[in-house]
Amino acid sequence: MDKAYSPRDIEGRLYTHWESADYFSPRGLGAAFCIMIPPPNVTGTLHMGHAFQDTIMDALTRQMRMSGRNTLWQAGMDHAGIATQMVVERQLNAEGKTRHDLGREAFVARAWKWKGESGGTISRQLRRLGASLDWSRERFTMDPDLSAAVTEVFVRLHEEGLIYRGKRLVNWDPVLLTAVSDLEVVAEEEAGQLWHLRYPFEDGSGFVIVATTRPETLLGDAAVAVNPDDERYRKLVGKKLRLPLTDRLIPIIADAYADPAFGSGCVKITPAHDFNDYEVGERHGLEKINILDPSAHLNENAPAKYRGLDRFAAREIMLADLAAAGLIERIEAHTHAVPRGDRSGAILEPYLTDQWYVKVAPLAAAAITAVEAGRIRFVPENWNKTYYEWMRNIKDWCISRQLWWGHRIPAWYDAAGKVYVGRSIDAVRASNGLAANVALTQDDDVLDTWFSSALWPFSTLGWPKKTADLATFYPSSVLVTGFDIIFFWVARMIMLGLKFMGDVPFREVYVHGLVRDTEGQKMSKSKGNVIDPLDIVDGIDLESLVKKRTTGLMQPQLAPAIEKATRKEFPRGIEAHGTDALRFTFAALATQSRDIRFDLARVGGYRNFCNKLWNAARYVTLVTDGQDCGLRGEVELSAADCWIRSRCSFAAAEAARGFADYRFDLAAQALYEFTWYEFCDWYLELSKPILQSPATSAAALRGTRQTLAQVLETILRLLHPIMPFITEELWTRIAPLAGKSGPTIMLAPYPLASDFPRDAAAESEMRWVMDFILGVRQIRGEMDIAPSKRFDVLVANAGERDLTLLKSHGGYLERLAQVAGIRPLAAGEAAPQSATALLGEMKILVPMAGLIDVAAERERLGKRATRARAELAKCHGKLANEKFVANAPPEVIAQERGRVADFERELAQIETQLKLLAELR
RNA sequence: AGGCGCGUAGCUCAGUGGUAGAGCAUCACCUUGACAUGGUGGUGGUCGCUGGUUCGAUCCCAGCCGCGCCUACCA
Repeated sequence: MDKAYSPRDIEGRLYTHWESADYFSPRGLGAAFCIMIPPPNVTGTLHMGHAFQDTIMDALTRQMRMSGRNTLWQAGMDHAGIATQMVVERQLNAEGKTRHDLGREAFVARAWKWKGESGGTISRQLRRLGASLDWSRERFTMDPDLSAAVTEVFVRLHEEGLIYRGKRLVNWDPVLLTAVSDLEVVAEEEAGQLWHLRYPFEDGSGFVIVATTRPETLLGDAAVAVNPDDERYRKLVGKKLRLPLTDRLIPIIADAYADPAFGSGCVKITPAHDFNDYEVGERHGLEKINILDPSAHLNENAPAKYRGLDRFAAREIMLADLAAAGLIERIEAHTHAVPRGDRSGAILEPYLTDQWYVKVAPLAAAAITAVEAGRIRFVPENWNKTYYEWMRNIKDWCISRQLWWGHRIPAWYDAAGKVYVGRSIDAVRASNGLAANVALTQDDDVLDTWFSSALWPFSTLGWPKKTADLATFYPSSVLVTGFDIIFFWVARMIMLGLKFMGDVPFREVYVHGLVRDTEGQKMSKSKGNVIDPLDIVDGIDLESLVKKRTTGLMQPQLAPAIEKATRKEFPRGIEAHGTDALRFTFAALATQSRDIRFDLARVGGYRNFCNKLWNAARYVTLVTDGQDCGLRGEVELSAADCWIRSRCSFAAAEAARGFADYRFDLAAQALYEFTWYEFCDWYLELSKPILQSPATSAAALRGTRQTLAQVLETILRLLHPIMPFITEELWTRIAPLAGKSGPTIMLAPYPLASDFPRDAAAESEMRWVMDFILGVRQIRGEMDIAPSKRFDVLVANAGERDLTLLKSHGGYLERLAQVAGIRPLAAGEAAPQSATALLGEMKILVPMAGLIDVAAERERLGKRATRARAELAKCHGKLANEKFVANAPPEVIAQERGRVADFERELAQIETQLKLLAELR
C-alpha cells in the first residue's frame, strides 16, 4: 500500500466496476426504500447544491441498501422548459438567428439535438461523485411515456373542471414573450419615483391628484377611485375627470381599495395593467383597456404620438408632455418592489391574455390534510408551517407558457375557435364527432415545466399503467430537497400524487439548507464565487480557476473584480481533495441550519481523515496480513480489545441514529471521532505493545489481530455511505482478514450496535489506563520535557485496584507514556521531589531531579489549584443553597457532593505538593 | 405587513435545564518503526442584550438590538 491515500487512482475504476456489475439496481429482500432524484436540468452542470443534495441522497441510499432494503434511487432529468429554450436561443443568436428564423419544428429539433449533446454532462458528473443511482431506469420528463402521463393528467383534470382556460391578468415577460406563474416572479425593492399627477375635472373647476410609479399606464386608466368613507372626496364620486394626454373622460368611483392615508387618497384605476385595479374594475364594470403589445410597446389603444414606443421611452415622453401641460404636482423618490422574471430579469407586466390554469384550491385542501394527518412529515418539522402558509393562500396556477420547448397542451381549436381537450387529435375527433375534414389546430402553448415535474414520483414508475414498480416503490420513502422549491415542486407533487395515485408521493421530506460561499453569499456565476465541486475533487490551478470564473459572464465588466477576489481567496488554486473528502464535508455540514457556508478548509481536514483511515488500514494490514487473525484457534481478548469493541458498538449506534434522524452531521462526527480518537489514537497504539511483546500468548495475539481487523472492517462499513470509494478500496483488503467475504462493500450489511458487546468493565479499566497516560503526558508537555527523554514514574497512595491495574497494564503505560519504568512507592519510602498528577486517590509522581524546574512546577500546580478552587466555590455555593438541596433531584445533589469531594482532595494534594516544593527549595 | 430562522472560541459550526464542544487557525515541543495529510501538550468563550420562570438558564418564556430568508404588498 502507498504511504498516502491517492483518490484519483481508485475512484473511476471502482465506479465503473459498480455500475457494470449492476449493484445500483434494487435487489434487497427487505421492504422497499425509494428516493426520487430531483431531476436536474438536462442541459445543466453540477453545482455545489447538487453535489450536497446528491451526497445526502446517496448516503441514505447506500445505508438502506446495505441494511437489506429493496433500494431504488431513481435517476432522471428535467427538460427545464424556459432554461433550456433560453440556452438554445442564445446559441442561435450567436449565429445571428432567432428561433423564428428556424420555425417551431426546426427549433424543437435543435433543442433535442442540444439535449443529446449536453444531457450526459450532469450524469457523468454524478458518477464522479459516486452517486449510486439506478441508471438503467433513467427517465427524462419528455420521454414518450412521461409525456403521455402529462397528457393523461391534463385531460383528466380538465374533465373534472380542475383545468380551465381563461382571459385574465397574468405576469407577462415581455422579453421571453410568455406568461409565467406567480412563483416565477421575483420582487426586489428598487429605487424609483412616485409621480403625483393632476387629473383635471371635466368642467375645468380644478383637479384631483393621483400618484403612480408607472405613469405610462395612465393611458389605460378607466377611473379614479376614492375611499367611500373619505369625507374629502365623498361629494366628488360620480364626477368626470379629463384623462391627461388623451381625450377620454373617466369617472371618480368609490371603492374601499383606495387608502385615504396614502398620497392624496385618490388612486388611478388601470384594470388591464394592475392586479388590484383589475379587481376594482370587475367590481365596477370598468373597461379593460390594454395599451401594450406583447413586447411592452404601446399599442393602437394609445394616442398616435406614443404608439409603437417601448414602455419606458413612452414614459419619458409622456412625463415631458405632462410637465409641459402643468399636470405634474410633484415627483418624489420612492423605493418599491419591482417584479422581474426569475429567468430573464425583465420587468414583468400584468398583461391580459388567454391562459390555461389549474384550479388549485380543491387539490390544496387534500394536500394540507395529508401533512396535518402526519402522512407526510417535514424534517425539520418547522417547514410544515411554511408549507401551510402557502397552501392556505394558494392561487390558481397558470400552466401555459408561450414557448416551444416543452409538453404541448393537448387542446385543439376548430375554425370557430371552439376548444377541444383530449389525449390526441384523433381522440378529440372521435369523442366530439368531428369528421376528418374538420380543420383542427393544436394550441401553440406548452406546459409549465413544473407541471411534468409534479408527476415525477409516479410518471417515472410507469403511470398511468399499473406497473409492478408503482406497486413497489410508490410512495417513495423520502424526498430530499432545498426549501427554495417547496412551493414550485414539493407542494405540487403532493397535490397531484394524492389526486392521481390516491396516496402521498413520499412519506418524509428532508429539507436541507442551501450551500453558500464562505461569506454567506449565494453562489452565482455573476458574483464570480462559484466553485465547481469537481474542482475540489480533482483540484484546479489558479489560472484555470480565474478563467473559468471570468468567461461567459453576462456582465463582462465584473471580470476584474472577480479575478481579484479569486486570486485573493485561492492564491494557489484549489488542491485535489478527492470525492470522499468532499462528500464527508457535505455530510458534516448537513446541520439543520438554512444556510450552509462552504468552507474549503474543512474539506482539507476531511481529506486528512481519509489519509488517516488509509494509514490505519496500512497498519492493520501490516500487522495482520499473513498472520493468524483468530479465524481459527483459541482467541483471548485483552481489556483494550474489549474496550474498542464496546466503543465500536456505541459508534454504530450513533451512526444509525444520525442516519435515522437525517442528522448526517452527527453521524459523520461520531464516526470521525471514533475512528480517529479512539481507534487510531488509542487502540492502534495499545495494540503495539501487545503485538510486539514476546510475552503475549498466541491466543492473545489472535485476539488483538482479530479485533484490529474486525473493528476496522466495521468502521469501513459504517463509513461507506458517506465515503464510498476509500472504504470499498480498503474493504477488499481488510474484509478477508476479518473473515468477511463478498463482491463489494456496497452490498455488505450495515453494522449494527449489537454486532459487538458493550463492556462496562473494560471501558472503566481502559479509562484508568488512559487517564494514567494522560496524566504523565500532561506533566511532560507542560514541563517541556523532551518526548525522547525517558524517566521513571512513581505512584503513591495506590489502592488495591490501582496496583492490580498497574501490574496488568504496565506495558501500555510505559510505552504510551514514554517512560522508563513505573513503580509504587514502598511502604515508608519518602517521595522524592516530584511533579504530580492525580488519578482518583492515587498520585502519579514524576521525580524532578534533572528534569523539572521547581518554579515551573509551582506555577503549573498553582494554575490547577486556581481552577479547582473556582469549581469548588461554585459547588459549595450550590450546596449552601437550601432551596437547591430541597428541590434538586437527589442524583444531582449526590453528583455535586462528589465533585466537592474530588476538588477538595485535588486541592489538598496540590497544596501538600506545593508545600513540599517550598520546603525542599 | 405577515410568516420563518439565526446570533456559542479568531473563522465555520455542533450542543445541553446541572462540569461549554468539534474542525480550521494559533502557540510550544517532537522526523517515535500506520500516517508531518502526522504526534503530544497548551492558549482561546461573561453562549447578542435586558428581564421573567426555576433551587439552578447558554438552553424554557417575554421584550429589545443586530442579521437573514420567505410570502404578500400602497397606488
